Amino acid sequence: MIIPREFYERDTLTVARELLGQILVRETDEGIVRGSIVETEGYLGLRDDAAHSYKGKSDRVRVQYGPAGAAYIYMIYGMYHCLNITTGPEGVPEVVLIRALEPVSGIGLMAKRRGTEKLPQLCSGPGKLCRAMAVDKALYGADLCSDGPLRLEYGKTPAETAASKRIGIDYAALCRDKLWRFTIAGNQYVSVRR
DNA sequence: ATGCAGATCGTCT
DNA sequence: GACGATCTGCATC
Repeated sequence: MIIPREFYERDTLTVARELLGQILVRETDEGIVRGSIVETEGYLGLRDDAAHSYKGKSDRVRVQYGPAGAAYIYMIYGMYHCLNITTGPEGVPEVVLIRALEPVSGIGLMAKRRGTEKLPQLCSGPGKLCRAMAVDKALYGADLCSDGPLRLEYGKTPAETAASKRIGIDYAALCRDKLWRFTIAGNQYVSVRR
């Protein structure tokens, strides 16, 4: 069952936490792959100096100003992509970064795309999971609430979740210590354990 | 287990 | 012109 847009129209940190356990589905000519979300981070736009939209509108972040439940995808370090989901009301540029998945199905295809058979390494990082799921800028702005090539379905509610500091944003003097990263407690597929 | 260099290019100053 | 919401391989402890 596809998660409706109203789910994403709420407070960004609530959405970030409640995305844990939900299922990301990617369908291409090669087949269908699924992963359960085990790690997310909230990026709170104008009130978050780590957010791409901290300084307002630009071409890169334009989809963040549209409706919730859309894919905000960007390229990082010239070779990886990162997948985010837009949240909140229209006009509020906030997102949730998907940082890690637990592979659920289509594992053979993920392994082929990633060039490794090692299950814990297939989707344990934002760049890795985009590669495993063939997510790139062609999906920029895609609606995750409809029955398309990239969508989100209800999964299983995790027993216990945890909040921690976000990864790789030490440059953000104001918000680097905020506990805006969420994980499924004890899960083996998160990107960084602490 | 920890650390560092290199890859590689879109975005912003 | 500089740098990044990353990942990998290789070196060292």
